[in-house]
Amino acid sequence: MAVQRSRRRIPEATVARLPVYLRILGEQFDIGVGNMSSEELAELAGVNAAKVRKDLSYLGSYGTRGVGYDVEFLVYQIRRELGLTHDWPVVIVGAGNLGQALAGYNGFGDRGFPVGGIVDIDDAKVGSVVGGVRVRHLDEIKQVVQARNISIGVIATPGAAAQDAADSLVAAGVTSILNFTPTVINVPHGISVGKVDLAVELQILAYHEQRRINAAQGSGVQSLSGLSIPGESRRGASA
Amino acid sequence: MAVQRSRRRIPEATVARLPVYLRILGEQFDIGVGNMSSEELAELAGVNAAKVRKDLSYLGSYGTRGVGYDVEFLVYQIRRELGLTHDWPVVIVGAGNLGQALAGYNGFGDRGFPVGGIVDIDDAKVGSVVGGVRVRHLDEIKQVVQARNISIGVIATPGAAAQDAADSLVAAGVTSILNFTPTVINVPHGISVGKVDLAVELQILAYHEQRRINAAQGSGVQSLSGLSIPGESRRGASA
DNA sequence: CTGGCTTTGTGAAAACGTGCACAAACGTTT
DNA sequence: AAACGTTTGTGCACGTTTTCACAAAGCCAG
Repeated sequence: MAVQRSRRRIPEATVARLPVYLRILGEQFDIGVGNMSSEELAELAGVNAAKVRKDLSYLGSYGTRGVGYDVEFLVYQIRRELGLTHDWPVVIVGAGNLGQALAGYNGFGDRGFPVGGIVDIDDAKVGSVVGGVRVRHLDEIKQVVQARNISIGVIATPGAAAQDAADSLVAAGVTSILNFTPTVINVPHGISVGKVDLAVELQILAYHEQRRINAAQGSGVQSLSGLSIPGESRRGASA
Repeated sequence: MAVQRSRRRIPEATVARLPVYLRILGEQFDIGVGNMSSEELAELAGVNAAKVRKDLSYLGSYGTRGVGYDVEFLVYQIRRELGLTHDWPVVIVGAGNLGQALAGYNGFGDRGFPVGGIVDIDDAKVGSVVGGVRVRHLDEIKQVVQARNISIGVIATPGAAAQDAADSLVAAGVTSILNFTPTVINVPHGISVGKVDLAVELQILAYHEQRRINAAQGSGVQSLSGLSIPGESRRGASA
């Protein structure tokens, strides 16, 4: 059978979980596990088994009833669907504290997102090497992006510079942006944006702490249960 | 009327957006804006105005019809609801690459989450100072947590150590955990967990890139539009 | 104090995501 | 080749979130 191309659209919530399954499957494969049931995968992913099955069903009918899923095959299918059959080099804008940390963080390159370039607007930083990559000036971003055919940009500037960074990235030809600043950026239609705001995550936890306190001293029933869930980061990507 | 205590439960999706509104309102206040409509706030937050109004309505009826919301008052109300009227010191587990970056990242302390302690299991790192805080041994985590009455822990270890870190945090008395590793952790009922996985965010963007490619070469209609939205990080927190 | 303009707060509808429950499908055993 | 135990794939009901749409409420002008 031919490779079915675009296939049906996968719900955003599912897309956010596929990387989790992928990671677990990869680990299991490495330790010699050849086959897994939705139940086992769900256990390791911390989700419901029915959800696992429904998520995987968007990829196709790749399981075997009474048996489970072939780990290696499933890894391949998820990688293919997520577009992880090849590397996606990224360009980081901002070589400050955060930018340096991201560049030096191996978790990026290890998972298929090597740092293809770092740019900064500060001449004092240009020329220095972080994470094995030489920092270049923001003005050269277009060359950096085009030289390595980069389509993903990461914004690690101070919040005030985020919009400028986004504009530069878009002008350079990047079509997906991961924004680490707390600032909301505007981009043209057709550009995907993901956002990670460390403070927001903490503020959400603070809310739960506060509720615990309120419930503890309040009269009532404390039916609030704080069972953890794998919060996925409320992604905002396209639509 | 007395301060209404626990108030009605606020939907998780709303809780994830309140910090965004809070930040915008704070910025506007700083530049002298005293009043804002839901429309203006929505514009800056990158969301729908009706959503802003519904979100804010969970706090109470603090707007004035025909006028809008008093910025300063709203800032106060959101802070109160989120439990941000006082600082929440955090303890970081793991003084490696990521842990050091987090400790040195001012965005934490600036927004009410000062680093109250850093611990690591590696004796070579214990004693060094990162972000102005001396690294202590993991074995001392309980003292660190209790000395500053810390209730939020951050896991910045390698993935393989994440579960141990979580267990240590819980044993030390922490009730909320922000997990930066890709590993899914298990915690007792009643503990809130948030998760930030940088690679997952990138993988989601890769999926959108891949779809763009598929759509471009595929026959069909490319109705897929990648309009960005301020993805708030799926936040992932408990319930 | 009336009329007109603006903007909130919220019911109700629509869209989306989750979880149950079970038929269909598969391997194995007898 | 039939009976049995297991596990997938999915229809359906339920809960949550988003969006629409509009009455109620406020301000201002005359």
